[in-house]
Amino acid sequence: MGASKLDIYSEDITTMAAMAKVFAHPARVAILQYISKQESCICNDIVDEIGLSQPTISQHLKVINDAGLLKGNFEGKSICYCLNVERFQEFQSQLNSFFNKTKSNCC
Amino acid sequence: MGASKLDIYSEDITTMAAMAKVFAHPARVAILQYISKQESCICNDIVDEIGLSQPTISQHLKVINDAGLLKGNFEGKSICYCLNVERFQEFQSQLNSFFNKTKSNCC
DNA sequence: ATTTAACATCGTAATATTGCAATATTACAT
DNA sequence: ATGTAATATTGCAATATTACGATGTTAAAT
Repeated sequence: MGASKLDIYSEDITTMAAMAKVFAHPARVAILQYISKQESCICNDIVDEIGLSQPTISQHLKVINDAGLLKGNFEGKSICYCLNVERFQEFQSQLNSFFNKTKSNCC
Repeated sequence: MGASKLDIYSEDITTMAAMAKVFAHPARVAILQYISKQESCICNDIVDEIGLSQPTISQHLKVINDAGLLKGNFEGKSICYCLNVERFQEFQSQLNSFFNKTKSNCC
């Protein structure tokens, strides 16, 4: 065996884990922080900022984007990424809800 | 290559990613939820509750414990785990601090 | 002292993730 | 139409994670 058994958990648990996974790599945390500091940005800027190759950054951006945390113009040469603050806020709320529920039920 | 480049990030970024990693697997989320519902608990209870083998649960518990999220008696036969609420709270605060800082710097 | 129950550790197989070079795609400029 | 700059995709190698069977360890019970 090896891979995660995904079918044995409730949906909110799976969602929680999926959300956490986005932040579970330092490159993605760094990318999010960097994006948030810019008016908008381009992948190549991030490549210069963080010490990873363009394909690697692109891959991490895909993970972040698939989680719904980016918005902007995704076509063509000069792409304009921006943090999807609403979605980001949603993440924060759900994480807090998990934390609050868990600790309040505790001994 | 393949593994994460860990030496190129600032400490707070690495810390953030490490914290998120604990919650980035549904088994660990489920374990934390289960532990929080009990007055105290024993590993084998968790094995019955979640559909994973005893060694696998034990491994996940180690990850959670290494993050400082457990407290209790860890010796011998009947181990009594409990959620370390203070540390858990600390996680929540740091996550919120990251979220608040990031979204407030955003366009 | 032996047995037993509860958990940890080891070894190993399967899968996932990370990273980059090479290549493809895209839109704009010429 | 061609060239170019910016990003995406592909393919692959290295490492990490996940999972479990087998075995070890520990403390309490007999």
